[in-house]
Amino acid sequence: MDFLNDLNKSQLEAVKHTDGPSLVIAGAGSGKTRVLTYKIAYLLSKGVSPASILALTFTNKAAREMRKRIGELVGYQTSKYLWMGTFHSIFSRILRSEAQLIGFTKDFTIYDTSDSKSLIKSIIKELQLDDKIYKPGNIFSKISFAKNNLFSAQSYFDNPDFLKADTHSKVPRTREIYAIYANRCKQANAMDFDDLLLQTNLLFRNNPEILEKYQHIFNFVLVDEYQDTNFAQYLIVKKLSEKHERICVVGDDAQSIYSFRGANIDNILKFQQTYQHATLFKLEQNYRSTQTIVNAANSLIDKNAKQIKKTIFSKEKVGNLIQVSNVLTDFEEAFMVANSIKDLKRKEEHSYKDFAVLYRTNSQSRVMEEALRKQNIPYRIYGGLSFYQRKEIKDVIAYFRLISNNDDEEALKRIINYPARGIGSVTLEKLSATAQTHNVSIWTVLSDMLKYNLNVNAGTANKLAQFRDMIAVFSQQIQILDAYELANNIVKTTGVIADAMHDKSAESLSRIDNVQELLKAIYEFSETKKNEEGMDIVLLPEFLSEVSLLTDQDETKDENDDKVTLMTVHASKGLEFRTVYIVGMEEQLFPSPFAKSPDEIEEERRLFYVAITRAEENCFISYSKSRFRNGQTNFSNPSRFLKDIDNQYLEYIQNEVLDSRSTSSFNRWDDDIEIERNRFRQTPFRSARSATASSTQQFSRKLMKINSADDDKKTVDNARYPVGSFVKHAIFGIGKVIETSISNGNEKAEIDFGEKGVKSLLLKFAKLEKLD
DNA sequence: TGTGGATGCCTTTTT
DNA sequence: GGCATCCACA
Repeated sequence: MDFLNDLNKSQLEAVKHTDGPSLVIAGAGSGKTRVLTYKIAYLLSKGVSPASILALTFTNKAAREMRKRIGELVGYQTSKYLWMGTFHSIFSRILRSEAQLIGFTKDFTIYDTSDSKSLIKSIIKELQLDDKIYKPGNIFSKISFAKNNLFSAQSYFDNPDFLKADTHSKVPRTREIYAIYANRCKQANAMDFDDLLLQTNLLFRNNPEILEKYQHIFNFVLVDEYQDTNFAQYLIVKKLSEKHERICVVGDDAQSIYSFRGANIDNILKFQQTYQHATLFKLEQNYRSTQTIVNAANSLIDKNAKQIKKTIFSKEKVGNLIQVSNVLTDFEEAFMVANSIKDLKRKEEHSYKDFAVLYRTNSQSRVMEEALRKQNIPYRIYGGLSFYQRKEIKDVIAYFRLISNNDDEEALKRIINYPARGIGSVTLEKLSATAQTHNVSIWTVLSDMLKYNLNVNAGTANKLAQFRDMIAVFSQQIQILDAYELANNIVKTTGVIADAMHDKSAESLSRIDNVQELLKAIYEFSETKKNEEGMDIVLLPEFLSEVSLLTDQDETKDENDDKVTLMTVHASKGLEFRTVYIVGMEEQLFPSPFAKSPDEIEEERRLFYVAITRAEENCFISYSKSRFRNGQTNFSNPSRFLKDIDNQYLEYIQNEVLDSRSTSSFNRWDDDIEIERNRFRQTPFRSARSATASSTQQFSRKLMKINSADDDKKTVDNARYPVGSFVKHAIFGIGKVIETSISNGNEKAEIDFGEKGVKSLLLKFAKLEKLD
């Protein structure tokens, strides 16, 4: 067990404690994942069977990385038998194998958030309620909250407190919506994300012998990011480890930032009350950041009342002070960051991937993106639409879902008229109404339209029958045909991409690309399964069950991809960067105006703590006097949190040049060279070593308009307006195309309109005329 | 059944 | 400012 030498004293103690409950409080950068992986490796090397260890994480990525590291320590043949994964994936697996006990089949669909909301929306409509008052998103949150706290539809309905609260918020019929929603999910043989946890609890509660079976299988239970667990997760873990109490939870209360999703920080704060014999371990040495950064973060989090006291320290170098800059507009802020990145990259041998720009809200990325692009700095934005959220992908997957589970109502609604086959909303409403009156699924009505007296004309009935038969044929093949082969057939037969093939627009091309990409993913998935698990054939439902639990968060960062990272603070948790910029440190933004109660303010403070502790060497904070938001300029004050950081760790940078001039005379996106030149001179973030402005070299490159290095957005080869060609725009006049790209499936061009500036235009909107 | 103009609304989002 | 949604119309 040589590998234990890699650990420090407190890490080692935590790893070696294997009997009885333990709580490991792991400060930022203290080697939390290391303790978990080594603990599991330690158990395995002591002869514990991998199949008796349950390790729960919050992201697939975390699970994947941990399994990989354990594999490196003890061998892949052992690590592959670990029960390691997200709460949702592990318990969906268990629910599938016990499905008949709770009235589902093993091929149940998992509804994603948009499926859930769309179902709730139709229920609200059916009940003839006003969706301005009964907002689907709002009702969904209420249901989600209830499920996370283990209130089933029945117990919600019977609970006078909920009725009182809902009446107070003017939505007294929420309980009916919840009841109908639950019924419809069951009818559709579907579970939403929250159901996976709720149903697991119900399964264990109503079937003691099943609970016992899993208590027996899992001899050791480990949980990562315990501060982010909700009540449903807390109880599952508690029940499973009830007999032996060999439970180890790891987390950091100071990094609990997901209460809005039901996470309950009390789970970690009160762990020692729940498990009376729990041993507490604190990992207090931070290996990531400079002393200044660690001390600054400590002084900030110290202002929170709710926390487990700990003394995080660093033995790294003291490092630079945190620079706090004040600017006039969000635009200057973005430009300043871009300049600072260029500066540091040159002077401190940073790569682009050593930088991260963190913000409170996704909408702040736009202005940042613009500034980086103008400076030819490659970047990658995390968040936003993931691959699996794209329309064409959701459409194809809806076919897979419906074929795999004929009762999947949301899938059916999505594709019954896509591609268009003359089944309109009127017909769909009739179908839906008929299904509701007989309390059956829409598919059941389709299978016997006469019996259910479906009131449609012969032509429509014929179209419906055709659609039904097409799906039914595939459904028969699903247990026989290989996933990839079937998926290919489905895509071809249904004509999802056939119409896209006709026109050669960039949008349809990228749509076809994406569908091809999906097919490729299915192919790779089956090949991996065949190789690793020795399966002869991989069926489509297996792919489906995995894909519904995937998120964009799961794409791993490519180390060879040298780009600046742009993301929300939430998304940055667990990551680290040499230099971090925290932008928009203003009241009404950070803390979010939605945070009102003291508890919510504390969570925002923890969020700021997370942001600061991402930095290894340099941390830059900025706030702006004005910010362009929701179509208007808002003025704001510096965030109250700045005062929470001990002044000795901060360096306020005065920005006299900006203060002396009025921004009002400047066009926001004006590319005027004089303005650019001024901006270059005004880099308020001084480089860590010297305060000189950027080089003329960069400036001339800018003037030469070298294309953005952002190859994330693929250049369009057969663009309508090739790079270098001239076009005419109704407002901007004549311009030269300097770059074409595809962004979210839309063809985009950067066009230089001379004195009117460089504009980034979406070709489907901009009516351009090509000049030769 | 599909479209286009007017209207209304915006946080964060591990699954 | 930008997107989704809704209603009016072809």
